[in-house]
Amino acid sequence: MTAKRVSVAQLASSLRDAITRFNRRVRQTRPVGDLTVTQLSALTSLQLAGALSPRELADVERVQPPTMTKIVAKLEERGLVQRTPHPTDGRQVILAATAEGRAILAQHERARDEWLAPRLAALTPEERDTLRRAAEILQKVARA
Amino acid sequence: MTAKRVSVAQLASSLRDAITRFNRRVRQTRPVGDLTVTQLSALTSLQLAGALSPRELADVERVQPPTMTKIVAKLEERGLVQRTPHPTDGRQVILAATAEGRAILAQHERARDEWLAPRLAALTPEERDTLRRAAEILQKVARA
DNA sequence: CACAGTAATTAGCTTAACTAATAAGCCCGG
DNA sequence: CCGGGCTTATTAGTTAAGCTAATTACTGTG
Repeated sequence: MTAKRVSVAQLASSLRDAITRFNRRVRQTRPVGDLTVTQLSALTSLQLAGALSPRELADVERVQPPTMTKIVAKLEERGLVQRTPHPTDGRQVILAATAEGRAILAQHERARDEWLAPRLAALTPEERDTLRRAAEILQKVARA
Repeated sequence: MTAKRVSVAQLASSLRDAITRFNRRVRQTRPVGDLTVTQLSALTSLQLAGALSPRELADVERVQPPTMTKIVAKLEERGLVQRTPHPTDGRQVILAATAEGRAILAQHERARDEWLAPRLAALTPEERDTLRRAAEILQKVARA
């Protein structure tokens, strides 16, 4: 398992292709419990942080504030997120997962990523380790 | 750099999160040369294969046939793809990149993935190797 | 206290995907 | 030899996800 030398341009191309197709495949699976991947990701980040303003959540999720407004609106409709005014700053809003939102997340934890998990389980431990490290690197690149 | 043991469920979750954010970041970049990421990917697959029917191309790209119809329509509008009838099967259509389409691809090869490449160049060789192997694994998983 | 900056939302647009339905053509079995 | 069932492609219509630009509301500072 030695490092094969590959140009950065080739890597960029094959990585982007792989991720595009992988992502399409994941999105093809019916959203579990009526939550889309986007909504689930936002709700998860929110619960991890405890509470965030829309702007902060948008930054974490790497979307623009108006996009987050829509995502939050849908989560609020379903009663999974609560919007409370900021105690001192009248412009801001504080977002937090409701009890129902946390229940949905817990439910997802049990049957996490139904499509993906069995496929990962079919890989070798080395392959899974590669993916684990790749996930960290991708987070870093996306953050940059 | 030993393998850290991580549950499949945790890996599924963090991998999906990383890829979701990474993908958003890539798509935020303005389409190079008027081709979106989706269109570029389809055109590349088409040239790699030489010629394909819409159905075959949809399978390669992991989208549904109607989605491919739209992607191809846009590529045809720009004169990058040609549609010819199948010699024996009147239902089918044969898609192929035009000379102009191949020229655009060659142009992209030179300045491939303008956003991504410099960021990959900033990584260590080991990190790039991890991503290279991860790309293969992701392709395999997406194909399964 | 006016005004410059920040937070959130609204409005309007684009891309990307889906499902369901339709049209057209192939092919096999009686 | 032809009628019904499958396959291919497209059309129609919807939804989600993202963007930018503009608007509203509020803060805080000179």
